Amino acid sequence: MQNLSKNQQIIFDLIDKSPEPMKAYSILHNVQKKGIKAPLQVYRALDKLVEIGKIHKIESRNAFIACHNSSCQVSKATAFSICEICEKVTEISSASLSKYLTNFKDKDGMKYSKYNLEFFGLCKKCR
Amino acid sequence: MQNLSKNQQIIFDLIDKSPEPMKAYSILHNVQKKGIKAPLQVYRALDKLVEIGKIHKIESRNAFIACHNSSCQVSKATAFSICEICEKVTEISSASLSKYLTNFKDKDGMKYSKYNLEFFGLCKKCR
DNA sequence: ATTAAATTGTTATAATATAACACTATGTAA
DNA sequence: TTACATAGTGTTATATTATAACAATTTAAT
Ligand SMILES: [Zn+2]
Ligand SMILES: [Zn+2]
Ligand SMILES: [Zn+2]
Ligand SMILES: [Zn+2]
Repeated sequence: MQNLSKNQQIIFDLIDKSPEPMKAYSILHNVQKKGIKAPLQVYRALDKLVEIGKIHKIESRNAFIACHNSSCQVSKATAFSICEICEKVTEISSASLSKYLTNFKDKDGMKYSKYNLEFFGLCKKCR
Repeated sequence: MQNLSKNQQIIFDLIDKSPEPMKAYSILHNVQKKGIKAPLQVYRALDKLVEIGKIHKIESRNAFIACHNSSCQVSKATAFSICEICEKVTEISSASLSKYLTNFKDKDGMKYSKYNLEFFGLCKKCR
């Protein structure tokens, strides 16, 4: 696994330190002092970081979180829990869940190369 | 289940007839001849239709499809297969899958009120 | 040194979605 | 039937999310 480029490292560090998912333009505001001035610079770094599994996109929120599954071997098999009140997002790492979904075949016998699952509910604090 | 309003009905009929997911502004273009002129009119109808389970949003595509699970009792438990080449989207209705996910509990024993699952791969035609 | 691939910088623009306000229709209850 | 609440509509403006197009630079192998 090669090193990250300058922009990729700056943006990954920011997301990695964030306790919550970050949105692209929030990232932009936070890295402008480091010389990253344009949305495209952010989106390019995000695209790459997603591709190599260092971060994941929370599709329902248009936001990004760092992967904490030991630098995700499973960026093609992602599952998250999302609190609908405080918006806390946690990556789920359940062997049985990923096994079930990775092996899932639909009625036509189609097997999939990738999945993304988002669970919604209330977190401990919000219950 | 109450009837749909005028705009809701127009927009639902359009999505329901479409063989593929429709995007909001594509919907807008298609209903302008029927007097729906502004994005907000479309988004409001979409919001309501999603809420009552007549349509679903495909989050990874920002697009909408009609529910064909006999007017989805399961709008809070959705699963789709998405072809990464032709972008065909099919709603998966698998009793075992929905049972597994509805009963899924994470490490903290948290149970969820809702989920959305998107599988990616190649459809029959595209393999 | 040469070259290909990846990354960066920049300006402009496209695509997706919501805020705010005024008005109209519909259903329910005094 | 009047009063009231709720849902839906129409409209303008604006916010948010994301990509196109082009030129330059860096990186890592030959
Ligand atoms: Zn991960
Ligand atoms: Zn919470
Ligand atoms: Zn459905
Ligand atoms: Zn296909």
